[in-house]
Amino acid sequence: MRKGQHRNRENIAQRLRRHGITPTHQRIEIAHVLFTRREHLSADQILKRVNTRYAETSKATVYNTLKLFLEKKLIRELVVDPAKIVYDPNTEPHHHLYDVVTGRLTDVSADNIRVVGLPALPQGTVADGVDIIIRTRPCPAAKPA
Amino acid sequence: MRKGQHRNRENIAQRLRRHGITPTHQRIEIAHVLFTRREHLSADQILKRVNTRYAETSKATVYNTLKLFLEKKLIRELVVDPAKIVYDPNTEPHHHLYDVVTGRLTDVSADNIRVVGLPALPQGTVADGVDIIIRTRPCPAAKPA
DNA sequence: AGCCTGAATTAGACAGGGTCCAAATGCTGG
DNA sequence: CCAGCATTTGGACCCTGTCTAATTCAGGCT
Repeated sequence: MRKGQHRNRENIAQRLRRHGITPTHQRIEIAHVLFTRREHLSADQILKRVNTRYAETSKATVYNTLKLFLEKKLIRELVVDPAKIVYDPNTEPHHHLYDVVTGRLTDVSADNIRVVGLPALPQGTVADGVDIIIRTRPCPAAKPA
Repeated sequence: MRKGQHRNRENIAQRLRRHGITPTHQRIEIAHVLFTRREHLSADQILKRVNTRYAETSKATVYNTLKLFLEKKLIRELVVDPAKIVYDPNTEPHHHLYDVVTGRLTDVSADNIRVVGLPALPQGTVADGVDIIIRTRPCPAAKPA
């Protein structure tokens, strides 16, 4: 492990503390996986990556930790793939392109996007966020009637 | 089973035929569950409801049939709840309110809604649909810091 | 009506994601 | 060193959804 790695982990620890999370070995590893390559990952993928070097973190911990990060708003949860939840380390307002065939998920900045014409919300409820998912497929080469 | 019921089933059979689906007992029952009370139901709920009177339809058939209905565009699939897929008998263009706490799902007509500022899609892909999900929660009475 | 053939249905085994729990471990202040 | 709390862990468990091989059905044909 190089010098830069150490600094990196230290930064991550700071970040966790700032969000009110006690930084533990495992949590730092998981955060590291999430935040260095800022991809959309499933719990399962995270588990695998965390344990590539040594088997050091259990399934239960990964799930616990992801739920914790979620509560503390360090990450977002995306429910797009019917088979599994993916976690998004990008908490900036943004939306997603979802390729129905390949399953590929791409960010779309929300900067220039506005949704007009939304009706009023029902009494006693508040918006918690608006997710826009644009489902795409690889060209209509031979679309059935 | 009353007269009206028979007529109802006959209508459903017609509808299936119109979509190129051979109407069988089971399919008609499933369609009946979906289209009479036009709710958002999970495969599991559908299975239960179809079998309330007699146990007449197997799990496999429910899944097969839902997939078939989906292909033939009789229903839509919603991936919103982390735990399961729900099926939407409403195929008109519309979006959804999703109560994060209760799990309640409500339709929002797409009539007056427009999304402005979407970027161009990547080369070789076509939009397959845009899903907008507005996540709501029951008032911020006591929102944690 | 009776037959035939592909389509539809079925039970149950299976797979994978996710949860739960009780025990073990680790950490902190006294 | 101990008590007390938070965290981690393995493994059992649940639930949604898929698969398969065997059975039943639909409905066109004679």
